[in-house]
Amino acid sequence: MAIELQHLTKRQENYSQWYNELVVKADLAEQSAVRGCMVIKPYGYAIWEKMQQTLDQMFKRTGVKNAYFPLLIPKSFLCREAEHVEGFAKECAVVTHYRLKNDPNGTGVIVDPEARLEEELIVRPTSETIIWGTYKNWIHSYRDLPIICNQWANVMRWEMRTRMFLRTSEFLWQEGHCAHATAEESEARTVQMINLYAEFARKYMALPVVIGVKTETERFAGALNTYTIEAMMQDGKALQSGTSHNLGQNFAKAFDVTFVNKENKPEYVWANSWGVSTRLMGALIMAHSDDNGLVLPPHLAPIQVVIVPIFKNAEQLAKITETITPIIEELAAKGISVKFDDDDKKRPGFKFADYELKGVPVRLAIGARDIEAGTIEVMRRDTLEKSQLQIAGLPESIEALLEEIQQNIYDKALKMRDSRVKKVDSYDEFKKEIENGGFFLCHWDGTPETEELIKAETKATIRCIPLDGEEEEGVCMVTGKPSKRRVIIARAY
RNA sequence: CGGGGCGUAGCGCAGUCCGGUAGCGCACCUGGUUUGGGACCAGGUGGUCGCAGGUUCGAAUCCUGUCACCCCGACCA
Repeated sequence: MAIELQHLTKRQENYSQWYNELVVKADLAEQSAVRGCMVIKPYGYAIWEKMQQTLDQMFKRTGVKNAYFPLLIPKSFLCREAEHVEGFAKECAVVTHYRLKNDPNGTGVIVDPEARLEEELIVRPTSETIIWGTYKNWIHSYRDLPIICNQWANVMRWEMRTRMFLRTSEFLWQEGHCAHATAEESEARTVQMINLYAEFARKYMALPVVIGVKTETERFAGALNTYTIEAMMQDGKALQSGTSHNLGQNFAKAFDVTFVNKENKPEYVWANSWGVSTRLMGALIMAHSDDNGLVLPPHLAPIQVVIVPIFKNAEQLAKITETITPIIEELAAKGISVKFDDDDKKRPGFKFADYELKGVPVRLAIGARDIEAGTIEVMRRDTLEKSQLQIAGLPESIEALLEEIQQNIYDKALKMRDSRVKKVDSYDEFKKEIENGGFFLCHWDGTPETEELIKAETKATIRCIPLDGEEEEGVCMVTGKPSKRRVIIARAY
């Protein structure tokens, strides 16, 4: 299906509109008929699949096993953990009936009032409750521990305002849920997973992230501690891209999950949970794209190399195909995904623009001219630079180029972010600077009251207390009370 | 839930003030010429104007109600 090609709105004018248009025009997703939901189209889903595969491999190397738990959660389960229910109650979709019937007064169907469920079911906003309800039956002795399970699933949160990929009513994610015998082991796993996410973001998404701890108010409902990775988008706003929660014994107590330890004493299990979602796709789009469209890091691009033949007739195409086929095979043998677009119904110029919009990292163009000269035109999406390369030795050059592009996209994002991270000590200065976006390293007195005040006055939130932050004596920029280290404050999505 | 905006062809919009045959651009289809950066010419298909009432000889247009969606708030691990 041909996509409509109009110029993207310049992001300087309206960043969110630019983002939305980009998502739609690059053929990633569209708004669905269901409120706040989106349809992920094949090209968008291919990116998600690559993320999934990569994460899954990383998980398995750390001993994670995949499982699946039900979509529907009995209401009574959700209520067990007090903080947890308070955090999610306002955004739950609820199943109340199990049958429809013909409308006696009309032509459609109505909910059969006779078919009301005795206990309502909640469409999972997250699965801690159903999983701990299940783990209770799996765990009896210290020999049953640890349990390190992950599930790939969809969840639903009835958000008041939605935005494609960043906050949709229904979204896809993975959620890992672990049960451990000791607090130390559980904490170690919590940290291990946030580090794994950071590595994924940096290595595959080419996205520099800050690892940190959430403040008490931003913490996951029911957790002792929440670790986060925070990324900066091109407009200077922060995006929480992944979280890992140390749940302590809260859920074990709520669901009465105990085990008998080596000393033959009953003990509550220690828990943690961690997840990333399709929001990562939003991060990928917002972090790297330009006004020509998407810029995909080669490690996640569904098509890494596209080859556009330039021909006037079938004969010329045949000749090009003959020249290029061995190259395609060599590239494929190196595990590089190549698309040879010999569609004769679209002109080369259209294809160029289209693949740029879709963010394909490398484009090769080859025509009669090149074949004569034994060369090929190579364009890299990150810089839009073109060069002529010899066809001989091309696969090796392309392989190296893809790695170079991957690195360059990361470096560019890192440079952009670092240029917008500032240490600020005066609240007045902060109020002025926050209007321009960026991350601000500030001293904070550690109280929810001050945090709330900053949020109310500036719409900025404490994103995290960075783990690599140094101890530094200072005073809170708002209250002047003592502070031992700086936190990151920013406006966020 | 508050404040603002919008709803007309697949997409983007004009027409609404001042009622009188449903329009434009892109996309799509046919034919031809093209093809190294989003092709051109000619012809063509496609819309109960968000929905329901009302006023009127006549409603996309005026009135009442209602429902979506978008933006800004509130909300959001």
